[in-house]
Amino acid sequence: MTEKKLLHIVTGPTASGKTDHAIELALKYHCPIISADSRQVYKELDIAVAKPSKNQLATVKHYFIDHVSIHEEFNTGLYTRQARELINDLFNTHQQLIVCGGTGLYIKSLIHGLDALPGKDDALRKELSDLLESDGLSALQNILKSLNSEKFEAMDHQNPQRLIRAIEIEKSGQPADIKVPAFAHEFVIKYDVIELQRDVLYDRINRRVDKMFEDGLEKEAFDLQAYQHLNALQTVGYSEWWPYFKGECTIDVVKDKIKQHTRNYAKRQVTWFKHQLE
RNA sequence: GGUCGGAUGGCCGAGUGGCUAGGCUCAGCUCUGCAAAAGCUGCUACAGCGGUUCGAAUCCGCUUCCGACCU
Repeated sequence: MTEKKLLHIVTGPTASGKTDHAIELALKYHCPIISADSRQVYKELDIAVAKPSKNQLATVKHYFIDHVSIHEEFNTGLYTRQARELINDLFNTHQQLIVCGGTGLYIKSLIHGLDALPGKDDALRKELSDLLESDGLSALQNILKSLNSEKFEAMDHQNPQRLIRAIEIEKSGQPADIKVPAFAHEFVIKYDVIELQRDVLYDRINRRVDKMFEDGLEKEAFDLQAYQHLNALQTVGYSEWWPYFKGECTIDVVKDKIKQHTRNYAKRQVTWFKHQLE
């Protein structure tokens, strides 16, 4: 009898040791790793996003690492579609696959799919964020209220980003975006969520940031500052440098902020995994 | 020894008689195409003691600590 195919999902907060754990598993099962990390996909980002080392990447085949340029569009929808196609393909030749990463939404939508909603509309987003700038949140709230008051009431209408997306969906009137492909094989999902005590995790984060500084994070950030407006650079480990490069703060402040923001991020991840997975 | 300042929650910081300043940290949380993003909620403190007052972080006195200046 043939064994059931197995999809391992290795996740957990940043700096919890996902990468090493996934590689261990991959070597054991002789299978590749499918990354689920919204920042490690970018070729130009390296130290700050704690990519697997060159050595690790040479040892085990990784997908979705160095996958696109920071100048290209990438988001949950694209990830979901591409990752499902990839998994469908890889399961033809593998019994086991490993998904590894800390981007909760990527994992959730990979497993549960996304409704066939319209994709993003850059022109509309620009228009709406300009409106937000000039007229404030209530302007966006009023637009959505007039388009779909039920939806407005149901959602978190204090959140400009979600308000914009909701209006985008209502306004587009376009046929829904390409549907997410279905899984082609039957498989069992095994969640492997790494949990660490808060103080242990925070200590690991602090030490990892120190290591990033030793490894040349300043230069990496310096070389990327021209692209600070890009979504890919809205990332802990980069944005903290911009004031420093303008002479507005000391490097110690940069380091402390990166540590702090990484801790905040890890905390949000923990909340997500606790409530959104399974 | 003397004079004058200051002492506010984990940190910063406003407030000069009367309803919870605010910011940050921290904690809890939300989550279907920006997710390392965006947003929500919580944390009632005024150095100590005594006094004035219906009522004091705010006024008065003493004590302690810190700072500046004078001898």
